[in-house]
Amino acid sequence: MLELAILGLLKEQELHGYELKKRLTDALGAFSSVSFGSLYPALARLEAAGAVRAVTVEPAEPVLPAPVVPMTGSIAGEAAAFRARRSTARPARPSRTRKVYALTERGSQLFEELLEADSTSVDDDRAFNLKLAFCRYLPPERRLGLFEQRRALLVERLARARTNHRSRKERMDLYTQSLVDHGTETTEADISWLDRLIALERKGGQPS
Amino acid sequence: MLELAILGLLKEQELHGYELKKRLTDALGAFSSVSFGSLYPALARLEAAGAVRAVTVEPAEPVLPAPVVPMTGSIAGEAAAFRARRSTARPARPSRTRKVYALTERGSQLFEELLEADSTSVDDDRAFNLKLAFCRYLPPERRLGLFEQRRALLVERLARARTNHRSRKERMDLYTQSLVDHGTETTEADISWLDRLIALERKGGQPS
DNA sequence: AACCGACATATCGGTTCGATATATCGAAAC
DNA sequence: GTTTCGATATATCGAACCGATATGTCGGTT
Repeated sequence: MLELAILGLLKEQELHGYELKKRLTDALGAFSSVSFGSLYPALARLEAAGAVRAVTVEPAEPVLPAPVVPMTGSIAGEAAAFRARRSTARPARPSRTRKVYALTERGSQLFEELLEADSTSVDDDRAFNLKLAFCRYLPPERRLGLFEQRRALLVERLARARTNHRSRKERMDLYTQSLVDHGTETTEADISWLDRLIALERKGGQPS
Repeated sequence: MLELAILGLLKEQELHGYELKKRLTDALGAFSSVSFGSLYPALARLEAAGAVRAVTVEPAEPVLPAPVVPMTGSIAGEAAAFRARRSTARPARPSRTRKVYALTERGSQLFEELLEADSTSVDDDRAFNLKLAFCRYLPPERRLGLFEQRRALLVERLARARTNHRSRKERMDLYTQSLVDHGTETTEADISWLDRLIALERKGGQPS
């Protein structure tokens, strides 16, 4: 499932590993953090599969000579100019060699396959969150299908939880009961959130 | 973290692998399902560490002769008696050889260590749910500490989400924004649920 | 008698994790 | 001025977990 996230981010722009990790953790950080131990092997896999390719391996010192910048004549001015050079001309200058990856045609194809594949039970919640973050690339009817599929799963989970609850309530201690009750409420809230998304999608509008 | 679940269940009664899996999936199934591919290696690890031990390996056919049961004289009566024997005398009769595990002293010790260890970032949510399911074994002040520690983590997560949200809102598409907003609401609901648990705990009462 | 589904244990390959190793660079501390 | 420190960056290791699969045993159905 990590591969979906990588491909989705690379679809927008070319990135190197470290930057990829940063975006993964602070854009989707609440749902899933990623470690280097997963990220670099995943990148290697994707490269081996031909889904991404390393576009550039930037050297530590740029081969191109630094552009001549006219002096301002003041120290503060020089500092400002330096900051400007750093933040615009070379937005994230390399502190050492970096491997910048780009999405290939094959990768774009794989991305769409992963986005529409129905995920398996456990990491289902994370997978859905991830898919939602990239569902803008889906055609509207597929997107709607994704939402409804998710809704059906939650409703079914809720139903099973209820029957389990009734048949096993007496055997659970009160802390566990509280946990299950809270989980039920959360699932109900998830469903009505999905309902709102679905309604907006049907209207052809964007979510609020 | 699976080991905590196993030890917690074995603390109540001796169980074999298959039964353990059933209880894990339908008591805590909403939060975490467990596969045999995790369960049996985990049991083997725990046994190697001396935390559990196989008490009995029940044979397919019991060595003890079946107790003589007085006849009822009717077929229906015989069937009822048979069901009764199955459901009370041998509640879950072995269909083949089973390895029944029991908690050792060392295991009980490990259980408490795991219950009080602060868990690491990612599977944090699951770990807390699991701990809550077994927190009845904790002394009241430790239990309260667990709740407050969890609350602090959620509050901090919320704060980070808010600053991230403000600084990066314009770069997120609307589906991702909706996802993040919903996540925030869920976290807020989690916090107030914890507040209720904490308040009840302070009163010395049980959760409702 | 053959078959199926529930019970039960176990292993395999693949994926992810946390920890760790290595190296470069700018900035601050001394 | 040099050493130290923290951020940047890539990579690997072992342990853990998952889903799939293999193997085998019962009891009940067809």
